[in-house]
Amino acid sequence: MAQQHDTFTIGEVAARTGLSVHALRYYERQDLLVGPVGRTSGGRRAYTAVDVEWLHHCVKLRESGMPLADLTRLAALVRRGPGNEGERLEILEEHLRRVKAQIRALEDSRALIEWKVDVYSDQLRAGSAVGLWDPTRGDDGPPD
Amino acid sequence: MAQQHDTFTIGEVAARTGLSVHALRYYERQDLLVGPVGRTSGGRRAYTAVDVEWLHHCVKLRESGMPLADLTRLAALVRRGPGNEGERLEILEEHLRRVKAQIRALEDSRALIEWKVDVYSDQLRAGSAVGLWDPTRGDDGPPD
DNA sequence: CCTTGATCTAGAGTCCGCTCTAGATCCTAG
DNA sequence: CTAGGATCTAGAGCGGACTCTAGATCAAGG
Repeated sequence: MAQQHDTFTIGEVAARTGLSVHALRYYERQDLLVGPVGRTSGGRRAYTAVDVEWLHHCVKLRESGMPLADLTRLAALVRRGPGNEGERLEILEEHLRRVKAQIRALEDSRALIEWKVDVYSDQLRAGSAVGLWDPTRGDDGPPD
Repeated sequence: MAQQHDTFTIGEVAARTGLSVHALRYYERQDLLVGPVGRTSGGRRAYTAVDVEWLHHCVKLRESGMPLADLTRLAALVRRGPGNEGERLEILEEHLRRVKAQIRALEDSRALIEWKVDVYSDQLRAGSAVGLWDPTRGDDGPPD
């Protein structure tokens, strides 16, 4: 029942990473694995724990919006081995800047939406039928 | 020089909203304006200040990841006039939940990336050639 | 009047990130 | 041995959000 799990089938990796088997094969075609995936005698993919771990990183970075192309570049650097940490760092730092900017943008939006939601709620509570965003009346933005 | 600006050309609106003129026409086709855009005698679009303001809202909501389809729904509700604030509220609140979740996810990612960046920097500073994500050695994640 | 640039419409094309299909092969339980 | 499910490859298809093209029209300056 419990295997050694020195390797994993594509289905197991899918279950562990949340990626679909289709996506896993696609990622491989896009060269974003750090090395060629092993194969069983029968030709099936046999992922190692390292592969799975790398894929977990990929998932995390994708979740924060890193494009596959960047992941591919990063994988290429890792594949080439030590000595290019500076380049890897650049990719990560640039991505970090984007993530921070995205967080700021989202927080701005959150403020706007919360304000809108508040106004709608107040209007509903007051039984007022005069909505915001009434194109015939105009509308004030939040006091920022 | 300075016009009345009771209306705006599509180019002016593009400049003001950051959307391309193509995108503006596309948005119109997707029915996400709160009313039909006026036209000049010559057939050109003449946006009102209200249109522009609505488009600003759209941009904000898009920036926070609201799909065009939701914007279209919202526009339809606004177009129908007062009386459906509850439905508008639902759309906004659902979006707000997504935005909050997205902020949380991004902050998690930020922590991970910052940690990675730190480790790379340390390694570079130390002159160490042994990189993280060395597929031949395995790699520990951050202590979460 | 004429040129130049902005705008018009309809529809095709692009990019991203998958997702799905078809037809073949492999593996495991009964 | 057989049936069923998981996997394989190559390649087509898709949804979202634009972006671009072609060919025509409109508008303002010289």
